[in-house]
Amino acid sequence: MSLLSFKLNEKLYLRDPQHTQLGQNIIKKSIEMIDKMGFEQFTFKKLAEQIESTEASIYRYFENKHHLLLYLISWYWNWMEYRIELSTSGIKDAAEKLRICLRILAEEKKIDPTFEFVNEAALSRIVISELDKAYLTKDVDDLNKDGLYGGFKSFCKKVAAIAQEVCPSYPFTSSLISSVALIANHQVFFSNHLPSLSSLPKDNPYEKLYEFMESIVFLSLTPSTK
Amino acid sequence: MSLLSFKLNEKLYLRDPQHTQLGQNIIKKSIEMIDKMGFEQFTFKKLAEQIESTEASIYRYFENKHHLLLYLISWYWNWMEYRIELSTSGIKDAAEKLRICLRILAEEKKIDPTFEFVNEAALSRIVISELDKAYLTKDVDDLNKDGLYGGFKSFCKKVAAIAQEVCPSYPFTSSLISSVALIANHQVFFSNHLPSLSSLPKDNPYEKLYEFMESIVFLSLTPSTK
DNA sequence: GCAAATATAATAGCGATACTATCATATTCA
DNA sequence: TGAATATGATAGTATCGCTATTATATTTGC
Repeated sequence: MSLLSFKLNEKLYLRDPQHTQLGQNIIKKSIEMIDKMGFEQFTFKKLAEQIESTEASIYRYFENKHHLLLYLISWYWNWMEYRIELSTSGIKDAAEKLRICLRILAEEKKIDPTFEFVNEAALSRIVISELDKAYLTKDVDDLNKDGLYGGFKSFCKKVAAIAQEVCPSYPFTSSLISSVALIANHQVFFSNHLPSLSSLPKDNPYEKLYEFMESIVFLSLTPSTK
Repeated sequence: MSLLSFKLNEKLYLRDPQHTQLGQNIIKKSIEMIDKMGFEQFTFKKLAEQIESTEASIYRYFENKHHLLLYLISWYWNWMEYRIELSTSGIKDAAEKLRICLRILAEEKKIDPTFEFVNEAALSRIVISELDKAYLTKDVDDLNKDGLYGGFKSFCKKVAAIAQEVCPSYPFTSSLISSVALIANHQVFFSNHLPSLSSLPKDNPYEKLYEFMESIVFLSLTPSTK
């Protein structure tokens, strides 16, 4: 069992996967598989084969594969929020806090040994390519009512609060932060696959990505020579 | 037949749907249906019923439903680019041109009578909720090699060229423009369905959306007090 | 105007997907 | 040890994505 685990919205799962061997296998292997083959190609049947279990058993943990994806994404944003809390806890200055948030958003994700059975590097690639699919669905409103987007919303809220502190008069804080959080993902994807849509270097976009995000955010929050 | 039609990449379709009655029905009805039920629920079988044709006949126009979606999205960005050309052709000042582009990106889309059998209002809702699904796929690289993302790329390139003119020294023009183009869509969706992620009013987000986008872009392109 | 080419319709079928249901066998733990 | 619970094994259903075949319209070239 891990030392630390996140308390995720209970509607995300039927049985809590963090607490059993089978559940942990499901999480671990599904991250691997979705990363490799993409969410469309991924099925519970294939997953069952890989972990030497059965489709029916997996369905006892997750209502369907879309809920599993929401679970993983929610886990990811909880993890991101946790990291922001760790890194900003000692800091006083709001602008410095905000810079740390942007750093964390922009940087390449590495495996965090605090959490066994989660490969954060692979998970972050999943979030890059599947986040929008999870959100932009016809049943947003139902899913949202059940709080299934809580992870991302909570993350954005926390960062937005810091941004608000930096510039209380800026009128678009929520939009700015949610936009920048998505941009971080899109631009990594573009730099890699559709380079004409990006100004970031393909081999290592992360440093420039930070500069790009930092400039957007701080120019917006710094009422210059008005 | 329409007076005007766009020359879309030939790999998007098997038979050009703009040139036949059945083809036009496919376009017209698929826009309606995808708008109503979402891309996931939409199938060629259901479409065939609606237009009183057969699944097999539709497969003679489009390889599969993903290609049909790419076709619609490509059409949309061609239309957007065409509108930008119309609206900026007489203008000299680059900054003013760029503002017009942002206006067009941010505004609510209305039906354009120039193009029969395309409901641009519905199509723009499709682009809002399905654009990322079309791009963020495991076979991006193949699709991109065939030029299937040409519409969006060409649109961004055109706007980026104007932005570059406004500020030749800005290092992230491509990233800025592609980001803003996506933001326009996301923020409309968020203001409607996930309002805590947005600062825009739910009932009519468009005016504020423009202000938001304008401020991001022009603050970035205007090296203030450096 | 007629034959040849082509487009569409009608129907069937295949393998895979997303799930549900049932029953048997482990495992846990009171 | 016995009762509850978790998992495995297996089967089944409706739909999806797509292909194939054959028949019937419709267009086009001569």
